[in-house]
Amino acid sequence: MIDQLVNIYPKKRRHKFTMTAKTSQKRNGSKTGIRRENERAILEAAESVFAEFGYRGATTSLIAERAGIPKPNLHYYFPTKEALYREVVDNIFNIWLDAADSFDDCDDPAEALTRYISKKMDISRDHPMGSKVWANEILQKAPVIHDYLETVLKDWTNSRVAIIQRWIDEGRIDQVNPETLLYMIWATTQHYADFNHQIETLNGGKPLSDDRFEAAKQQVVDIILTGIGAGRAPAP
Amino acid sequence: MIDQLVNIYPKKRRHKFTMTAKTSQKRNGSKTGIRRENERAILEAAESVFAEFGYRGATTSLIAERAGIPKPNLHYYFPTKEALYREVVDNIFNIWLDAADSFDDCDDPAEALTRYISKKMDISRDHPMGSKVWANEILQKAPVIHDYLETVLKDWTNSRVAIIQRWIDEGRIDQVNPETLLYMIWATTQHYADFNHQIETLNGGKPLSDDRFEAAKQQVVDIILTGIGAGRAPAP
DNA sequence: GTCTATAGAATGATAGAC
DNA sequence: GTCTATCATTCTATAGAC
Repeated sequence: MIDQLVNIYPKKRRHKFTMTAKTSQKRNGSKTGIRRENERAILEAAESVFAEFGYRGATTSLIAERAGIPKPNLHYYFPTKEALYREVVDNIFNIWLDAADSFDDCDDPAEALTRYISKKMDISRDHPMGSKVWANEILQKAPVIHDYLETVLKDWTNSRVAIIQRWIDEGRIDQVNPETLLYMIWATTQHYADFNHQIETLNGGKPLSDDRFEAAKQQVVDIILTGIGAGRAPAP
Repeated sequence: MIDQLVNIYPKKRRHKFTMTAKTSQKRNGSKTGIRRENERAILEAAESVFAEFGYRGATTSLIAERAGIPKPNLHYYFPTKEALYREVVDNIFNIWLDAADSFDDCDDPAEALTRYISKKMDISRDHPMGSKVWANEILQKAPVIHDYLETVLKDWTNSRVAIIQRWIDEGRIDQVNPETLLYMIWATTQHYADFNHQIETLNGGKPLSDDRFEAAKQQVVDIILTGIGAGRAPAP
């Protein structure tokens, strides 16, 4: 997905080789079962550690420990901490971009927004670590994905702003600032991933049940749709 | 505010003395101008560094550099990185708790929520670093403030949930889950602090103007109040 | 109160035997 | 492919001269 990422953390010492998504992809065909399983375990552990501590706070020792392998083996599969981080970020991008498509499946504002909000809530449920890595990146002023924000995210946002503006012009929803609406959707849906520790604590130390989560999803949809005068989505 | 904070990061080496908010307070009367100014500069620098990198990712060197003092001087004023972090977190607690009061100034749901949302938006504008330190704490599963979430925040939340539930029972707002409404308010308002780098990037690399920010504040109030059937707040 | 110099621990990464 | 041993760097914190 991202062949070229910006150079970050120039103060660190440089390395001879940096694995990119492309070179990793190229080797997919010849991966042994051991390699595939170890890479999967490392990426999963890395996602959780980077989500919790950000790039700088994460340590390769902790990632290796959570992956259940000795630290040198981690460097065998991913030559540098930075290369590993880029792979993790890359994986998250793909998930988020896929979700974005649900915005375009339908031209009815109520139905399109219902699908998009629901999909974003599902991602917060299924991939909370990815959302947290993204949050950490933004808190750190996006050293890795900054140009990505300026290109892919900006283009995606502009095109959806245009869609929302058209709905307004056609009188199908109230006059709202499209960006403000998008930020509200992003903030509210991602809150269920990024702040899930706070939500769990307020919920008596336990995660929201499936029923409670589904109810929250429906409430978020209802409040936002009602709030912008789009009413409820028609039954499918 | 917080005299006793939980023990964190037990793996790190221990220190002979940990400054608490109380001991620091006790010395207020005899502070020289130099001490006061240096402590202020250090705390401001620390807030921005902890906001950006979290506790583990932050370095005392960077804090000292941003404060414009040599690193050993930082340790002269704050004996450990952890003590400094606790002071920063303590400062933020006070701001957030003050804001919470605006919820109780009025019994009319539209007016109370308008005041609370507006106040929270103002805090995101005026103290974005504090909000980011909080966000980092939650992402890291709140190693410092965990018991605070379970006591102060839980009590505050419960009492406001009761207020919202009463409004529902009296038919003054729609049937909504009170927690879901609160999370939506927190998420949306804090988004303007925690994700301001993303918002700025999408805004052409510049911060939102005062006018745009005020408009966003009004929109957030309008969408949420309309969304829960509270209508607009009566003119003051 | 200030700051040079540095101790002691942890970190990212590598060498090289198996 | 795996892992013990270890290096070079960076970190928190302190000693001690001024």
